Amino acid sequence: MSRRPYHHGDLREALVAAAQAAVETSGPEALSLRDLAQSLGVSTAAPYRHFPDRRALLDEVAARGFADLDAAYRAARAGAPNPRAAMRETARAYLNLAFSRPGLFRLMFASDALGVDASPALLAAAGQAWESLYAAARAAEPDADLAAVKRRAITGWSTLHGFITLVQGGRLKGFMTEPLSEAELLEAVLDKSLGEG
Amino acid sequence: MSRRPYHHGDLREALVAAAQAAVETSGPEALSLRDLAQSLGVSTAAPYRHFPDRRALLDEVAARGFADLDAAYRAARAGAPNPRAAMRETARAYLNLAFSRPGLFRLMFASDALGVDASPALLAAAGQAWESLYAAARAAEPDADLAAVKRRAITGWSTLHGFITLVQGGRLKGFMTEPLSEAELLEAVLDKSLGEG
DNA sequence: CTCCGATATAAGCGCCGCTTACATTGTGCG
DNA sequence: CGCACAATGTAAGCGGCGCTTATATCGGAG
Repeated sequence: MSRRPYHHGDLREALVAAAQAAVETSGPEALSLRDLAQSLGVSTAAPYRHFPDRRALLDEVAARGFADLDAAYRAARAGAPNPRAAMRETARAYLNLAFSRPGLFRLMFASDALGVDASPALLAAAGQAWESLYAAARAAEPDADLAAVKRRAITGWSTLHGFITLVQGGRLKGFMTEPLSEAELLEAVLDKSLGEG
Repeated sequence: MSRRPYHHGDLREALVAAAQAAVETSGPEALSLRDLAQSLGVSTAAPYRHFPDRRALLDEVAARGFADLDAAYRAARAGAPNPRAAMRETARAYLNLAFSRPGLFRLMFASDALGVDASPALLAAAGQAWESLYAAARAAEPDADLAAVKRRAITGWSTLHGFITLVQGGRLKGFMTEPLSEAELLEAVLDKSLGEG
């Protein structure tokens, strides 16, 4: 049951890689299976041998994005001197994904068709990333009530995520004026995400 | 230069109304100008006499959404006993729009093509809603530094917005378990949005 | 009443996701 | 070894989309 070269070589993997690149440069909205197929030199029907539909291919790309995010979380924790610093680095890892690969980030968190009915693999990958985040939060406050920690983790994540979303949607254009720069605000958001309450 | 019935009888207004309804029931992604035209009994080319493209019609719907939001903000402030309560009611108005008209909310804040290049009318409407929010925040803390107030307004908005986005994207499904209910979390998010820091 | 500009239409272009019917090819089994 | 078969690929086509062009209709200004 080898998965080696048939006609193309490993079209499935090539599709995912090309889709990943396209998502990161032009966003998930712009991805066209016909384009993709043509750019890989196969017929427009070929992708359907490997993915039931467009959404399934995007789900695979998103799942790999969550795996990357999870890896970044773990690296952040591993490289930090203490649990508190680990939380801050974890937040920075999230910001980094959002701003360095905005198309992928949008796919992962704002997929047009609301990912509620997403594939099990995608849900598992997203769940794994959350577990890493939650574990870091628990380590930072080992003596606190678990519900309180979870509450703080979710509200903190919300703050970070909301800021990113508003900035990337252009909804803060013109409001971050004069005394406030985007960089300064970002630090304030980080503080609030990890902050006191 | 009256704008009364020609062939159809104010197709422009009918288009906006139908688009509004479609956006609220099925989300902005699902809106099709051809569908819309057919459901209004006109040819598929007719809408293009009133809007240069699909995006322009959606922009108009979004702008009206921002006008609604602004009105809700003002009503919240007017009905509150003190500036502090006004802020909380303002936040509830935002939540209310998000959860009672999620399709419209998605159009306003997650429009597929990132609304950076949006029409002036849309930007003006969005700016007006922000100004109302900012004014309420200033009234709640009349003696504070303006930059600090703005910082708090933006981070608070971010918290609220992020939570909504994560919930509506299904990204918190399964994480709000056991000791935490969605309603309870919502209160925590509200607290943090308005909160101490 | 006539003419003009605003409004609507019919037809069509190129693109899309996806399906069906058929061709090719590598692999495992008698 | 050879053959059937499943996995992989193709060509062609369906219906739908946004949008454009050329043409028809209609209401109001002169």
